[in-house]
Amino acid sequence: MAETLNERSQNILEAIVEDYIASAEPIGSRAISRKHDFHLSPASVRNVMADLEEMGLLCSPHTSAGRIPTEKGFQYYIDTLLDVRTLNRSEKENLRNSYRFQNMRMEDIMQEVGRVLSGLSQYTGLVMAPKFISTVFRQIEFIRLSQGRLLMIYVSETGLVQNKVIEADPTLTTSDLERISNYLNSELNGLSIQEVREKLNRELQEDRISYDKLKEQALCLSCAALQGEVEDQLYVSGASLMLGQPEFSTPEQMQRLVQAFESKKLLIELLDRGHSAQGVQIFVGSESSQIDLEGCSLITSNFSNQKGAIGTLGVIGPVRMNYSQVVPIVDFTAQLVSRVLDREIKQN
Amino acid sequence: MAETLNERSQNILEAIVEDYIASAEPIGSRAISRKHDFHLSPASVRNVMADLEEMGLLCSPHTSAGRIPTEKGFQYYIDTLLDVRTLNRSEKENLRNSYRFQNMRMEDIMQEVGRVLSGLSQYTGLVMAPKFISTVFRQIEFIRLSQGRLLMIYVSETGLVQNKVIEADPTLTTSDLERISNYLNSELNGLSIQEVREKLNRELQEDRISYDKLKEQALCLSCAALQGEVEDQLYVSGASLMLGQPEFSTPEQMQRLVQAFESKKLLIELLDRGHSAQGVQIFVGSESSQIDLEGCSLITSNFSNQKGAIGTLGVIGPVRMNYSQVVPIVDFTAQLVSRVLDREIKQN
DNA sequence: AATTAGCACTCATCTCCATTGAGTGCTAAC
DNA sequence: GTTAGCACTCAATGGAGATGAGTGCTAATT
Repeated sequence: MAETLNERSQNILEAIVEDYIASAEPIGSRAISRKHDFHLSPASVRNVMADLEEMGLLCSPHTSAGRIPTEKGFQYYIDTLLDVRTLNRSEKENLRNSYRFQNMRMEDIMQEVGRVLSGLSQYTGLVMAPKFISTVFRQIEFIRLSQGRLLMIYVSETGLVQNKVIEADPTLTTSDLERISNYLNSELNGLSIQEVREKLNRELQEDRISYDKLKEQALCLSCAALQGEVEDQLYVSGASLMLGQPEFSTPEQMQRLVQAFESKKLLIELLDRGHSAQGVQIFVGSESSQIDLEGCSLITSNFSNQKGAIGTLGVIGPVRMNYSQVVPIVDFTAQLVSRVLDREIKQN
Repeated sequence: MAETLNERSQNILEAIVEDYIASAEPIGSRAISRKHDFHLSPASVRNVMADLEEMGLLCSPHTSAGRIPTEKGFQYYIDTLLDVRTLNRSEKENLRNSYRFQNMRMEDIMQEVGRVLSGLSQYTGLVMAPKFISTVFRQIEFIRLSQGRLLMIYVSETGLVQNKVIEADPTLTTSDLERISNYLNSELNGLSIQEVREKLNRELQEDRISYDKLKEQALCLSCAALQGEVEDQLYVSGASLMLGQPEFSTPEQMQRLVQAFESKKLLIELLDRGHSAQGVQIFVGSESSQIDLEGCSLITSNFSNQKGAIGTLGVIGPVRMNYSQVVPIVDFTAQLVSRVLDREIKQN
């Protein structure tokens, strides 16, 4: 990416990338010369193309086909040629109206966001709900299942509900549980899970000596409940749209893709990569380094409410995806979701 | 299906169906004559085949290919030729050991069941969690989100957690909510949702006159919370395995299938069809009457705990699926899950 | 009367081969 | 520096012929 191209080369590269995005077919010198008014003959265009190929930005599937951009070519296009226009007022209004968030549970919101992202982009929408660890404590409840097994229900500030089965002292009575949850609810309210864990660890160490039975039981339970890893929730929408893309048209590639989408682990890993960054991020092709997702690019953005709860949403498509169209959609949607999450916060 | 076949025809039909299940390719008279010792020449087999074709049980893709069973042929095979052997002790033990249910939430259990079903059958596993309407009330909690919006959390006897956002009188205080949920928890405990709804309706009518403020508020809230439709939860596992089946090997069919699996509505509808029946049910091909699932068969069984909560699990595969292998797996898994659900019930 | 051997026929599949045409690289002229 | 001209490459298309698995029918066999 070190090289800088002269303007003509840039123009031609841009033209090739954009034509290729539109057609999914190799682009020939003749087509470039005619459709764009660079006032250059096919032969001149060919010379430039040869240079671009030399640099690894283009390649040709075989001698007598046109050129297609390499992943490096796409990367260059994204880094230096892509102008990410922001949506105008009416486009924002339209996008806002695409979403129906009224009286929805967090899960429904995530699903709806995925649905709309994939619908608008015509690629596959991905939404990862705010990570448990990044949420702010609102409320916890314990419900007895069988002897010695409790169902813990945790609700975050934004209304994200997580539950978990934990083992516990079978002698705890229902009213014990109630007192414990009341205690925890007043003690932990408003703390981030990170802070909750620190507090728990601190108190556990201090309280080796304490004889406050209630507090001890509460600590014990909340440790089991809040310390372990919690699986991230991922919503995948419009996987079938990817199968419509010509680059994935062979049965083998289709199966590979569906498999990749099915084992959500891979996708979560991928989304996690952009989890600390701000704004829209683009991962091109092999960068994803996952064989199963070869040929795919990912456009993501994080969303979060004022208190932290950080989730990620985005669109996965072929490397040849329409970045200039999708980037603003992902960007604005992330802002929209962030605002919706804030709306959920209890107004006291 | 009215016709009865003589034994020889039955034997040959059975042989063709089973060979076809194994090979996915048209079966010729020569192959039948050689591999099975009916002591019949290919010519005789051909005569029988012609009869079976006449009856609509077989068909040939073209003149010079062998025969393949029609859906009617499969139906006949299932109705009269298939012997559903039950698993022996060690097979049951193996199956039992395939499942890991320790300390799992209901959602995890459902997912695990789907995973194992698809893994063992090499087709796609489907699990529909117990329907909200069929569950037994255990506990309800209300958590304030923003002004006037509450998060209702409902837990059934088996530990199934459902939540829902409802609108409510914004003047309700947190302690009001606590009193209301305590009231409901003591009043409704152990009733099926069906019964809960009846009770609510009854009391709503009676209490036009009542001046018990708490009770009135409780009724009002629980109506909003428990009356509406609740979406069924469906878990689909191993969709990519279906794409490996030769009958779905063209890109168009793959896309169609993935689409069908994605819109879970269709599958839920399908599973609902067997929702009242007992034991294993088999739906063959076009019977499913859904264009999107053309060429698919479905093997399902319901599971339920002693108090009712009814869910459905099963396997969807090509019409040419291995019924004799999959039916006992589905059957025994349903029994297993039923027992696990009972285990969850609070032991008082 | 049921069974089967024999045979002509059908038709998907494969391979070979020629044709086509889009696109290239190179060279020489502008 | 640009471009016209030209030979060359190679995927894609389509037709011809060979192959072979499988059939239906008929006549001979048991």
